[in-house]
Amino acid sequence: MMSASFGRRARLTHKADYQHVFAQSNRSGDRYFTVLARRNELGYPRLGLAVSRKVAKSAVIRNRVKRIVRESFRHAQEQLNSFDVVVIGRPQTGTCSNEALFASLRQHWARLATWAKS
RNA sequence: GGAGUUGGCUGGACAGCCGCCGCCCCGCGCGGAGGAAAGUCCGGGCUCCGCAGGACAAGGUGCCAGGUAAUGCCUGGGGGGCGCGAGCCCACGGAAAGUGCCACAGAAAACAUACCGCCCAAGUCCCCAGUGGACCGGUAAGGGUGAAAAGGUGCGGUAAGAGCGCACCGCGUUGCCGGUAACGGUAACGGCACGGUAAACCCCACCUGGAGCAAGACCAAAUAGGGGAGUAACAACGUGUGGUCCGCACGACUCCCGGGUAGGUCGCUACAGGCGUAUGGUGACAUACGUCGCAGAUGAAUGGCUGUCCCAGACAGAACCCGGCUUAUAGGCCAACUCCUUUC
Repeated sequence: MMSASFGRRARLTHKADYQHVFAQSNRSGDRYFTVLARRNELGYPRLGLAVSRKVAKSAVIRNRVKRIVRESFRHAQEQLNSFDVVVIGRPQTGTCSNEALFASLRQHWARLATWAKS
């Protein structure tokens, strides 16, 4: 598997996949994101996004947040093997800089990596 | 040079690394957000429903002509208002079809009225017999109130006044002339009758069937019993995606077919298309020829990081597609025109 690619199979594409994660998952939260993760049987991680209009009224800001999450996930996926992850945006997310969001996400990925070992 | 008006264009650039979506000739190939993609306020295309019929209701539009697939849009013209001007603004049909309303103030607010006033000419009475007083009256010029006081100004006229008479203006009617028309001009007559309000009801003219790409078509796990075609009937009743009624279709019988939710595929981007030239037209626009190929995602792509430069990057993200309108928008550029100033 390519270390930094992010194709369709690395995403959650069905409502059922999201329901599966919401039903039973480990949670990691801070003021920017809530991250849900559940172990899967595929041997690689998958990402889903939930950024509603509550996060930001502007579609431009919501798109920016989603791109940053994807970009961060793309670089971090080596350390997150075999998890389905759903990242949920929070109202504060839209108001802060890209650097702050990347920093927040790095901490979440690190926490998931420790769950993977246990 | 300054101030301004109108119309149009643009919406950081370059390099490297790492990615995402689509297409094909599968290569380190090509393409990949906007002028508003927005608000969803109008108008169409497209799709399904009773194939779009009649009546009522409801809603919309509202000077005239043209453009257009169509419009509530655009262009040209008319009328009114604003500006020295270039230009800008107007919900701009009807108030002698009817109804309603017109607060406060004011005497009176629509069959006008008479508070302060003005006048005693005619009639009656009184006395000190006058340029007198009172009654009965006349009047609406002046004052005052109001957004608005029943045409305005001037002259005549009168007891005082009054379209009572005249001139001009306004208004109305009729005729003539110009204009496709809105409308404009003009003449005669009327003697003012017609206060405002129709984004109050209303009247008149014109327009609108309903739902929407989660439309709709196809392939199809699960689950539940249904769907199509033909024939007969169309009285009642029931059912049906139109606001109501009429009309219309279905119900019974016969024959045939497995069904269609999750999911998938299509619809899905090539057209009222962009650009250029020519011709016609004041113009919106039309016609002809040439040329270009310009996102198509579906948990939803069009990005991240680093470096350099500058004027330090506004508003903002396609979701079936077009035409408009409205609203948001840092900065920069271009053209035409107007006014002021300076120089020659």
